[in-house]
Amino acid sequence: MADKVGISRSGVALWRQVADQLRGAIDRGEFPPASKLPSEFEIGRQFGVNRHTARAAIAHLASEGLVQTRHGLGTIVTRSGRLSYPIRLRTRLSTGLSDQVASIISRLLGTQEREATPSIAAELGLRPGDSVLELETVSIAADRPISLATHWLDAGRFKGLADAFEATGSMTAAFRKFGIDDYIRRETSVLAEGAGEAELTHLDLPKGSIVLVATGTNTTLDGRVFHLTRTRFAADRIELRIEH
Amino acid sequence: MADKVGISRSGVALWRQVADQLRGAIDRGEFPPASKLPSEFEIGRQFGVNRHTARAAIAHLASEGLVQTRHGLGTIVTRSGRLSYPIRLRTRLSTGLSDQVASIISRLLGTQEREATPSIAAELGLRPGDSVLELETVSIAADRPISLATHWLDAGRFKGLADAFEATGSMTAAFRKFGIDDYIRRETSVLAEGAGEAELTHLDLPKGSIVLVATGTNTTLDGRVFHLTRTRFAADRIELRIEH
DNA sequence: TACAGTTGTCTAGATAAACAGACAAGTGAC
DNA sequence: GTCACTTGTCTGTTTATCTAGACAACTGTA
Repeated sequence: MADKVGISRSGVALWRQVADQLRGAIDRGEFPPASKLPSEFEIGRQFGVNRHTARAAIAHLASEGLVQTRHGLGTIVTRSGRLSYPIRLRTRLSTGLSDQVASIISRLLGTQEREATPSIAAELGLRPGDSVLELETVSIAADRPISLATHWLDAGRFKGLADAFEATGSMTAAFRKFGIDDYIRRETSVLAEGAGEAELTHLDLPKGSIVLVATGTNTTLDGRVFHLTRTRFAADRIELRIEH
Repeated sequence: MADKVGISRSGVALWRQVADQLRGAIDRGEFPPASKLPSEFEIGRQFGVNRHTARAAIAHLASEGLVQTRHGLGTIVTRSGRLSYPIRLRTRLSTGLSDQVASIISRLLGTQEREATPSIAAELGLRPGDSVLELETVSIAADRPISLATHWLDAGRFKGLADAFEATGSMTAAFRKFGIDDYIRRETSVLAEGAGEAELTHLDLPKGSIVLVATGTNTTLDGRVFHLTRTRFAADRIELRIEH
């Protein structure tokens, strides 16, 4: 064959499907922290796979730090899943997660000025061909990278924003240096997809991982859009909580 | 080996990773409808895989109806991606999608009464052990299933809701028969995970697919929670748009 | 100590995925 | 028609995944 992809050929290894299901179950609280997972044999039976396949799934969860296996004893759930990231009218990274995790830091990966694409120009209220500032940042919570974000802003207005961000480690703080003391999230789009090269690298993900992609539009209080952001979250480390 | 899962072993086939990346690119507008994809050879080169692997990825997208290959000509993008489902203070399925698709219908898959789990009882303001009504529904837009939802409500108050839903095909309409003319979405959580057995079946997905899981809390106008819902969307058919 | 139940490790074979190369066949431009 | 470029189809080979069975090693309990 070597060709032709039918519906039977899923393209996702069995052990990974089992691991993903187990992670979901742990996440939903079906296996709370400190509880025991069923035995390898039993998990294999439940999912209709060989014990060795179930074993590979468990090994994967162990490598994520979600469970711990103990020879002769069984597998114990060590922590339960995802951080919960609030998306609201005032969406701020550090304040949103500060009660769930000890440390959150953001780093600047790179910055450049480029000509605005038509869609970005339209959203930012610029003329096509105007210059936009593009920042690439990564956020790390409790020593694990959780999100990779691209930011777009009017290059003329926000000259030096990258330095301000690097100095403060916060977009909100950097905006303040440009006279924006408050801003509002007008809209956020969320989708899920397979991780690309950049996400694999900067979020330290294994190939084939899922990312949640949140595209946000921020406005000043007068309703003018000044900031577009496209944030990719490691799907197995976070959930988004929308508050109205 | 047959054991041990390292970072090199991703558990997701290469052709699927390529297909997912291409789908994302099409979705972001990098390949608009009617445009041509690069050749199989070129795609293989770009992703560092064999032409046959690239070919399998394209065949997969073709089976999804996203592209069409023509012998001697190339591969053409036939439609671009996802529906956009708005999540807002008043989140309603049919009104949210009606401008994007001709027909939306919802069907009842099943219903049962069961004892409330502690967490569901707490959210609905019931006593642990009280009886909750559980509905399972599927929604189909333009002949493709897009979401599978589980609903939880107070069984005492909403006796007969299943019939009302079946008669109207709408939760909003069914609620009206119970004196709820208006209701508000208080909170929504969004995460992404691998599809489980039920999702594969009812959303007609190939194994290993990704689902977006939105868990919502609806209240009456006086702020009392009366309805919990857990909706699973096929991630490659929809994005969620949060409006504040 | 004996035991049931668990994880750890090995061997072996079957199936699927991926790579590599070759050539046929369709298409549009010249 | 010729040409460059494309997809379609074939033959292999190599590597990864999954299954199967066996037995060792560890743990808590009787």
